[in-house]
Amino acid sequence: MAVTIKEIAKIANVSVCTVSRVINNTYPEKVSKGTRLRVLKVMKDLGYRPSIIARGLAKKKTSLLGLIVRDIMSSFYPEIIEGIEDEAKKFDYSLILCTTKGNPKEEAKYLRLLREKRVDGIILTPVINEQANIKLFEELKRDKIPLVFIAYYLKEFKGLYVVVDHKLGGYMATKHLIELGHKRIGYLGKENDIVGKERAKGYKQALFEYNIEFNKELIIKSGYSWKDGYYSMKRFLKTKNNRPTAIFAICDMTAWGAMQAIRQEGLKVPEDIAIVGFDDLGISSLMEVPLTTIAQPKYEMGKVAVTKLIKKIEHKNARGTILKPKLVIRKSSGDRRAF
Amino acid sequence: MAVTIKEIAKIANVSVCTVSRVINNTYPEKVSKGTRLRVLKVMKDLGYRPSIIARGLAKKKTSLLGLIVRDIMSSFYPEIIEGIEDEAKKFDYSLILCTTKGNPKEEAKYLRLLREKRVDGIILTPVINEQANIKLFEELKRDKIPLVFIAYYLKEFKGLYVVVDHKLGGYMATKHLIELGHKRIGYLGKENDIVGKERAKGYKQALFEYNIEFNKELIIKSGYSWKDGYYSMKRFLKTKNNRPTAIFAICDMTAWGAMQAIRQEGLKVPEDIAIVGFDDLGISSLMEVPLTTIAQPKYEMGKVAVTKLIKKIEHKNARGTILKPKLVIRKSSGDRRAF
DNA sequence: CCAGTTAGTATAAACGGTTAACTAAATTAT
DNA sequence: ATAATTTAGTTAACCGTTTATACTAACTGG
Repeated sequence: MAVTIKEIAKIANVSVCTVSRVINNTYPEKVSKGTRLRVLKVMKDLGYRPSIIARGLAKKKTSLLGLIVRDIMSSFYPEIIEGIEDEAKKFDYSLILCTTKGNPKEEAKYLRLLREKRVDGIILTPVINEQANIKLFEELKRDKIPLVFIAYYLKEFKGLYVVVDHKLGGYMATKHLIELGHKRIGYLGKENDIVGKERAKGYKQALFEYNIEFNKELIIKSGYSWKDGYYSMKRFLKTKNNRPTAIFAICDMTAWGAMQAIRQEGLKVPEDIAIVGFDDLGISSLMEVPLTTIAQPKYEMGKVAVTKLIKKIEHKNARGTILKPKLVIRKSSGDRRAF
Repeated sequence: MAVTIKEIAKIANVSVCTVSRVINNTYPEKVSKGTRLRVLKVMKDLGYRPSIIARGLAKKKTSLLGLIVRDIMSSFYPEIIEGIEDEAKKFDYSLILCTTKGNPKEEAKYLRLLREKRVDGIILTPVINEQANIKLFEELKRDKIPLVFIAYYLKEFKGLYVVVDHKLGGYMATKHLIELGHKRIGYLGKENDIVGKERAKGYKQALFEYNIEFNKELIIKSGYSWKDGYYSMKRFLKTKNNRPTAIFAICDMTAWGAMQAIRQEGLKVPEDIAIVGFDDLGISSLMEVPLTTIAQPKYEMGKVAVTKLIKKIEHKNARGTILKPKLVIRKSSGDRRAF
């Protein structure tokens, strides 16, 4: 269908080898100027585009990177993906997008698929709390397809990763509230998955450092969604009368749900209950009461992941990185500096 | 690096052709059960994965689809992409993700790249108001790489498309406000690009049908971002004293920005100013005052685009589709049904 | 004037699959 | 017993590149 190197060669009256040399500028001294110009002209006239897939076969390099994320609808991943894409583009890699929806079966399917597509490397947010696919990771290793975990990593499989320090983030959020004078600080979130566990650890550490006794009553179980935050908070406010003056929510979405619940109970944020989230989603700065939150350097995470992956592809050394989160002060925590 | 068909053949003591037949189950009658089982076993033992890129070269099919969107950070595209991905997966196509950031140069670059990668088809949200790349579209046509426009289309290039009826949407939004009793309805948005023009047309048509005189003073120029909406509205409220009782905003982000401006002027939504947006972004239902909006069937748009593209790839007939938008009533327009 | 360089180009074997055409052995029909 | 057919498999060309090697003039130096 498309024009091939052979046709170019025939029309320019040279061999395919010469054409290839012109295209890639290999051994430039081996092609005379006249020939080069003639070939170039034919290529242009015919609108020739080399087939990267044929080249890939010959060079064992596809310039394709696999990207497996949980989903793309949550506002968390797009920023990471943007970082990845921008950086990958610089090195002429394209991205194959795969979303797992948190389903390890899908993850497995895509891992196999990407192997078949002979991608040069894979960036992956693993389905958390699942070691089901460790075997597949090993197979990738055998095939020498580098892999880097992003956002989360599995301690069961040692490999490259780029993550944020969740514990430190939880610590920073809680410390911020403590320094604003709060003593009764609730934790709204999970404690039984890798991420929740770490963030809760930071929360407890901050309490400990400031000599505030940990109070189990102030742990409000909640998942990561808006609904989780909303209903958990609502139920809590309706049943307990001894409410906290501040909340550290496991993530921004949860925080937003909680804020809606708080408002519906006739309470005000931050006056009655201050609140801090985690992630710093784009919208978190745009709501009526902008959310104080622990920002994950999402864009940078993506960028760094690509850098590391490419290093690995080029057989250079690379190591895992833990990035520092950042406290972003807005109105929801009631800090005067935000007004 | 990875195991090849040749190694399988050697170990199973058959020819590569036989192995290929086992893999693809072509001419199943030409491989005896014993041989098939033996080959299958060797494949499994060695963890063999066929190279789709080698296969692609032989079959002239990569099972790759190019996806070029404006960006991935705005909440608009992810839902479309999800529709695309889910549907593509059903047919074993993978997606190469490309974002243009509205830059025609980037679009051109990616169009070329995707051609080089020999994708089987391309889905594209074209950079609007730009015909710079028409030539590239023509080249794709020549190479028989099918293309479908999604969300917007360029009338300069006739080809497949899946879009929403923007004019109808504008009409529905305005009609909704009129039926709630509003007479002074503002339009907040652009009128000089394809999309804005259509939405504004619908707005005017509704006014006309209900015998409300069009008032130029109620057109508030604004772009598509939160900031655009915020500053345009703020400026308008500060300078004009004859304010509208309702606003039809060109998109949800603009509407959110406007709402913030309205609140900061001490006015209430929907009591003082009712507001209707366009798009129905995920967050629009989660804010303190949920937004009434014209929903674009984003997920479906993605799905349909893939369906059409695959039809075209398989040389079946396919035509452009205009989907109907849907009015989603929430609190911001002040309709009692939403309370 | 001829061997040795060198510049410029061609040849052909990969890369990892698919597939049309062919073949040998076993089975069936005559 | 022989021819025809079926079954199970092989061979080899091809897809569009890259690249090591080979080749051929023209040029250089002795």
